[in-house]
Amino acid sequence: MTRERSPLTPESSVPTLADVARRANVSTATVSRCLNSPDQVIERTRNRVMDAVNELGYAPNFSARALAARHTNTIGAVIPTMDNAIFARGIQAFQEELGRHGFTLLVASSSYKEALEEEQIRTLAARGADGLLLIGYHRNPALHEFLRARSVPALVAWAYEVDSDIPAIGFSNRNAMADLARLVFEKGHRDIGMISADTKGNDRARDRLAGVRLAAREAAIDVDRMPVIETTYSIESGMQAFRQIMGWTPRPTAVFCGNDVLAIGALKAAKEMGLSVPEDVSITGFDDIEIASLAEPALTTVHVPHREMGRRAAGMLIDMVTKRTVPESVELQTDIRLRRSLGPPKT
Amino acid sequence: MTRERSPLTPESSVPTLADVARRANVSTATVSRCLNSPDQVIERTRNRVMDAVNELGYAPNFSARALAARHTNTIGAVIPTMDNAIFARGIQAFQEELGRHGFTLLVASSSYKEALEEEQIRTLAARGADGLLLIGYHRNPALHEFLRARSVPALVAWAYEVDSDIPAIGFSNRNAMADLARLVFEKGHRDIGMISADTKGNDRARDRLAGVRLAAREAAIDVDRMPVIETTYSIESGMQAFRQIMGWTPRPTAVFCGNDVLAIGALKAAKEMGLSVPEDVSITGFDDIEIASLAEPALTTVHVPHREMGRRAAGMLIDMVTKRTVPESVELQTDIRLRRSLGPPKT
DNA sequence: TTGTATGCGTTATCAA
DNA sequence: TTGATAACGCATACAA
Repeated sequence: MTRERSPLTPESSVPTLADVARRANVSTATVSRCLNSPDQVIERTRNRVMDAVNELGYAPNFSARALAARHTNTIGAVIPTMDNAIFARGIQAFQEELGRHGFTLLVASSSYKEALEEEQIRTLAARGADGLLLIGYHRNPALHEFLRARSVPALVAWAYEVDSDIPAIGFSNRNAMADLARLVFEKGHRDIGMISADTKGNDRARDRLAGVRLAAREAAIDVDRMPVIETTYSIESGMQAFRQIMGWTPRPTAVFCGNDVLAIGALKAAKEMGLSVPEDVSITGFDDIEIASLAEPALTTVHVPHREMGRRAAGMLIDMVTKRTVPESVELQTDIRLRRSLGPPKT
Repeated sequence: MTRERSPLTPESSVPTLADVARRANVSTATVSRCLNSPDQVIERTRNRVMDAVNELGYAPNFSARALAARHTNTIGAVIPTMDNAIFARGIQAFQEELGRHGFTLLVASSSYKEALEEEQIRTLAARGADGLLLIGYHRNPALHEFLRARSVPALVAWAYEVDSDIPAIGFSNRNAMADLARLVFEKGHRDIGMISADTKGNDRARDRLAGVRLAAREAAIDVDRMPVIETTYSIESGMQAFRQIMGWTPRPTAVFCGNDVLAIGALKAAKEMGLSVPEDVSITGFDDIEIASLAEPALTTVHVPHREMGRRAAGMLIDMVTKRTVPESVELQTDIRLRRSLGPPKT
């Protein structure tokens, strides 16, 4: 049930620049200057204005300001989901750094849907974002055209390709996964499987799979027979996929997971199936989220510096919007965290 | 290193309503209507306008629209941090529901800093948020005054107090924790300790502590001698606090943690100290994040329906801004998940 | 150092 | 059903 808004609360109208100006006996221009470039106005009048501002509880109207100034000091970010520690963590660092430089962050999440991402990008541009942080390269090229036409710079994060002409900060998902896979093959595994996120529309997932295949070819393993199950990122789906993949013939002795969440699911399923890890089967993840080192057994995975990526992305983007330059892409280093979940296969 | 923006990319100016109007041979008013209330314009002209829109790649300028329309279809949320699964999850659900109703979400995080939260609230209001989602009750009352003056409705989440006059959706942190504590005392524990988040400026933390004290008094346990360590929400600080609290005399046989993250830290520290849980010491958490059931031993904790809270909060807030009503607060039910980490004390 | 005047891109009121 | 036109609240070029 709801009750009517009390009529005792009149919509006392919100003070505007003009109100402040009137009260301080100056022009609106002067008030504006006090707020935006205080050093351009003499102290005496500035104090008078500031007093008026406080007495009235004035706060500038953002829309009006954006409309007039043609910039917003706002950076937009479109991420697949907030409900994943890696993005949450990276974006938190991203925002902290932006805040330090007087920028505000607008986040939108696309739920891993390409169409939604496109819409969010257009929305953020329309809202006057001065710059955009995007995850991965995969999207309609027309979008980058769109952004270029409106001259809103965009930075790609969580991915890195040497030969791309759009600036990025990230790492090579392919190489990182290949490194991990090489280690697995060195342990002696020949029968492997992979649980991946949907590879259509997710270039990071695709690259990680490619990394496994690359290393497999190097180890002269028949890649075509490798079972690959694509599913969504959740513990539950990781469990299902693992049960399914362990039914394959020959049964894998090592299972690569596209990220730690899936790997945790796999670990859990293994436990339920009475399989011990790594004795019966090795399991690896990707991301090194907190839970990876706490799992039982602890998870072998690829460590990604999410917070550093977020922080540095902010710096790059701020440069892009303030200096109107386009930075060199930066490749971050990942490294492998070898933990108990990976061991040699049973002989 | 950076290189200059290519001069080959002229700042092709962004199309406006007027451009569309000109191309479609109608007035700007008609174009505006086509976009906002299409049924008010006859099909023939509407098609003409829409064609022009597409050909030009027109996208409305949000700031201008907000300035003229005096609302934004935007809801703001200020949360303590994104880097905590419970908020990330709740906010994700919140956003999904908002999206379903054509609203956009603006998130800001305050890093658990009261001053920053205040600033963020003012910022979101200035940006024209039609409504605000806030976490917990604790804040400068002037802020609610400020919001009322600008008539932007606010909803409190993750907390619930019967006698408050500001609408909320959440649960009683105090009662939930008291329920858990009663269970612990029923098991026979008399020597207890608590690891809490900072209780100043965080009413949820304060209420959880109060819950433990309440149940302790009921069980005739001397509350004043109970060791309470306040720290930040992280696994690392949970570990430190646990080591410290286990040095207390008498040594606790059960340790309450203010949330699951701290509890995971405590679990980890216990393992390092060679203490087995729950034989040597019982540990409890709060929130029931995913990791709680996966920990070894699995964590006894209070389950909170974060996603449901987020989803319903969105519905309430949309009602508040569209119908201008203030809803009854809703109290969500929490329940205890009894898992291995809690057992009877050694006798 | 300050003020005047204009424009930013929409929406909405009122007439036609 | 459509068109003129006046707000909306602020920033800024230019003048004083």
